[in-house]
Amino acid sequence: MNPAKPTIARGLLPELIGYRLRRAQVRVFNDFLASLAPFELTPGLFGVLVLIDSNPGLNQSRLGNAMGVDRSTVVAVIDRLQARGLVARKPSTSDRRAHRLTLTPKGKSALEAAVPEVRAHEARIAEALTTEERAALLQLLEKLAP
Amino acid sequence: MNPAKPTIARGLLPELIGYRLRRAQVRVFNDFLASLAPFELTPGLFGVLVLIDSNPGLNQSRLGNAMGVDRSTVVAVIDRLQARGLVARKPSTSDRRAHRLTLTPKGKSALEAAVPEVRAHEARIAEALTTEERAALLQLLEKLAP
DNA sequence: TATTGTTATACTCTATAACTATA
DNA sequence: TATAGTTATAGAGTATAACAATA
Repeated sequence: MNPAKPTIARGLLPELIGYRLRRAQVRVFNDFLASLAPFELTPGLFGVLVLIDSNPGLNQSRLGNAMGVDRSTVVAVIDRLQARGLVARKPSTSDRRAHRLTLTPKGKSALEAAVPEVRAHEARIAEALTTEERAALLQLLEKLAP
Repeated sequence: MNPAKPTIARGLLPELIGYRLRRAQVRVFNDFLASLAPFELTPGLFGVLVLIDSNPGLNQSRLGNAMGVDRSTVVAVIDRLQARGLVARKPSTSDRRAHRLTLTPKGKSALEAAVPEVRAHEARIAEALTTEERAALLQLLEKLAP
């Protein structure tokens, strides 16, 4: 038997979508971090690599817009990825204020190596769900945030 | 017609549960923050008030455990709520190291006033879903993080 | 005038390590 | 020895305001 481990009452929290979303997200993010630790990639950094790979040459403002963060926030993120040799800032010929973001060959390799790990992580997360449930969850989440 | 607003490709991101969770959570949190702005309550602070209200006299370590954060993180949270007069640290008679956390009358009032706003926020979020979909979503999220 | 990138600055949330007072 | 609370500190992640260069 458990030695009187006291359970905590959570009031109305478990009925709230936001509370459930946060708990699920923390769980999923922690699994992601553990899975991708060898690549030193957080969900955010991985997302940036995917976005640059899928939109080569995009500028920092557009990237920030896609990520939902201010362009000043993008600066430090790209600084770090550039320092790690994963991303390059190239001059734009059409707009000399802007930088064209691209993955370096090293960045491309890192992304290609990380993707299978991300898929394995996704499979691990989805273990708690049937195929149908997983599809339903994605669809419901998309209704909340298209 | 739209003046050539360029859409961004998101690669494999939309297939990932974590990506969808994060987008939904940002959306829900922002709505919460806007709804509860008059009370100056974030989702986290609201959660703390609910947990203390539902478990009067619990100590900081147990609260941190319930929130999934370190006990050192709890200190500043309670400091602020105490400074605002919403939470009190009372001495425990059974363990002189520990503080018994309780809501002050003002904290109780604030919580009681905030709950209807939270329910309104929840209803607004759930507008995108049918009753059945909302129930299904909560159930699926609970499978990911019990 | 408006936009792109940048810097300086600040605030929140979080953790680790070390300390104290108790247990 | 172990636990409760605290402090000092550090690191993400985020934003706002102001600036230079360019559009």
